[in-house]
Amino acid sequence: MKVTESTRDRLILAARKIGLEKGFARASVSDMLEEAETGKGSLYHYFPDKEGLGLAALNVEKEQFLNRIEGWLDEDSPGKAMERFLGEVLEMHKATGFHGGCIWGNTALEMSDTNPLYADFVARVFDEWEEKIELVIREGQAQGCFSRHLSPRKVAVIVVSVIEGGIMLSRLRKTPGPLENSIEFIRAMLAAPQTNPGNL
Amino acid sequence: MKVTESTRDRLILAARKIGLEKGFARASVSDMLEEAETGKGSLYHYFPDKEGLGLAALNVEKEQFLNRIEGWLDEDSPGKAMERFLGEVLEMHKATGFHGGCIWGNTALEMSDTNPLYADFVARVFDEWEEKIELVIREGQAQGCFSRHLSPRKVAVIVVSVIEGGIMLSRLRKTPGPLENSIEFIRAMLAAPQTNPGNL
DNA sequence: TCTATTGTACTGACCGTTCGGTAAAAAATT
DNA sequence: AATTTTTTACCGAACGGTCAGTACAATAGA
Repeated sequence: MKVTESTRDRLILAARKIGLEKGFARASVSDMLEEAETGKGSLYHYFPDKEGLGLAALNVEKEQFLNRIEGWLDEDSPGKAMERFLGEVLEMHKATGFHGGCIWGNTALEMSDTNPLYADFVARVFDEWEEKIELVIREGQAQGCFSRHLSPRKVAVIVVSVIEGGIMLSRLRKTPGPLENSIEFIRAMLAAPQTNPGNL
Repeated sequence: MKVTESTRDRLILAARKIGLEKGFARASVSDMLEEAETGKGSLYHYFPDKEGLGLAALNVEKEQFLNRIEGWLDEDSPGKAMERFLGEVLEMHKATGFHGGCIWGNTALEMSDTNPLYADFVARVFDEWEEKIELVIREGQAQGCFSRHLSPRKVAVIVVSVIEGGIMLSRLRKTPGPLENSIEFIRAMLAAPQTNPGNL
C-alpha cells in the first residue's frame, strides 16, 4: 500500500534514470535532485557522496537486470529460453529507439580505467550474466538442441560480447540492423551443425 | 626535416593523447594546453572551440587508424591478411595493458545520444572499417579459404561487434581472455566448414 | 606597418560538497 | 502521563574549485 516512495528511494530512482540517460559522470547531482524533487541535504544525509548514490542505484539496477534475464530464460526448453532471451534483448533496445544503450556496457566504458569500485561491480554483473547464459547452453547441448562443438563458457562470453558490440553499433547508427545481425548470428552459431552451420 | 611541430600540430597531438586517456568529454582544455605547452589564445586562434579541436584530432586518428588496418590487411592471401589483422589488434591492446580501449568505441559510447556531429563521424569510421574487412572476406571466399556460407557484409559487422565487445570486457577485467576469445572465435567462424566448423 | 600568432588575466556558469539550521518523530527521564 | 533530550529527516545558501570561452595586450614575422 505504498503511495509515495521515500526520499531515499526517489533519489535512487532519479540517479538510475538520469545516470542511464547521460552517463553517471556527466549527470550532475542537481539534475538528480530535481528529478527526485528534493534538496541536496537529503542526498548527503542518505549517501556519503555522489559515488555512493551511484553504487546504490547500480545495486538496484543489477538485481532487476539479473532477475529479468532469469525470467526470460525460464522456459520449457533451452532452445526456447535462448530464443526468448535474444528476442527480449532486441525488443528492449528497439523500444528505446536505441537510446541509452546498455547501462553495464556504458558504466564499463566509463569506469574501467578510472574507478575500480565501479569496475569491479560491473565485472561481477557480467560474470553472473555469462554464467546464466553458460548454463542454458550447457543444458541445450545436453539435450541436443545446440551444437556440441562449442565450449559453453567461451560461447557465453561471445554471446555477451557480440550483443554489447551490436548494441553499441545500433546505438551509434540508430538502426536495429547491427543488433539484429548479432542476434541472428548467435542463433546460427548455436544451431546444431547438421541443420545448417553458420547460415547467415 | 621537421624538427618542431607547429603549435597547431602540438594541440592536435595533445588532444589525441589526453582525449584517448580519459575520454574527450572528461579531458579538460587546460590539460591539453599543458600537454601542448601553449596557451588558450593559440587554441582559440586555430580552432572554434573544444569540439573543433576534438574533431581535428579524430580526423588525424581516423586516417592513421584506417591506414594501419590497410597495412595489416596487405598480405599475400586473405587468410594471412585476416590472421595478421586479428593478431595485431590483440597485440595492440595487450601492449597497453588493456587501458584506454578503442577510441572509436569510446567515442561512440560517449557521443551516440548527445552529439550527432561526433556520432556521424565515428559511424563513418566504422563503415570504412567494416568495408575493408568485408572485402578481405569476399576475396577469401572466392579463393576458398573462408567458408562460403557466410554473407561477407554481415560477417564483417560481426567481426567488428565481437572485437569491440571483447575489448570492452578485457578492458573491464584487465585480462586478455575476452578479446582472445573473440579473436579465436572469429578464426573458427571464418574457417571453411569442411575443416572444423565452429571449433572453439 | 600590417597581420598572424601567442600569453594571460578574466568571466560567468556549473561542479560536488559542506554546513547551519528547522521540524518532527522517537526515546529517555521524571 | 508529562516533560526533556536525542535522533532522524530534510532543506537551501554558500564554498572552493574547475570548466569552456573571451578580451586584449604583447610579440613575431612579412
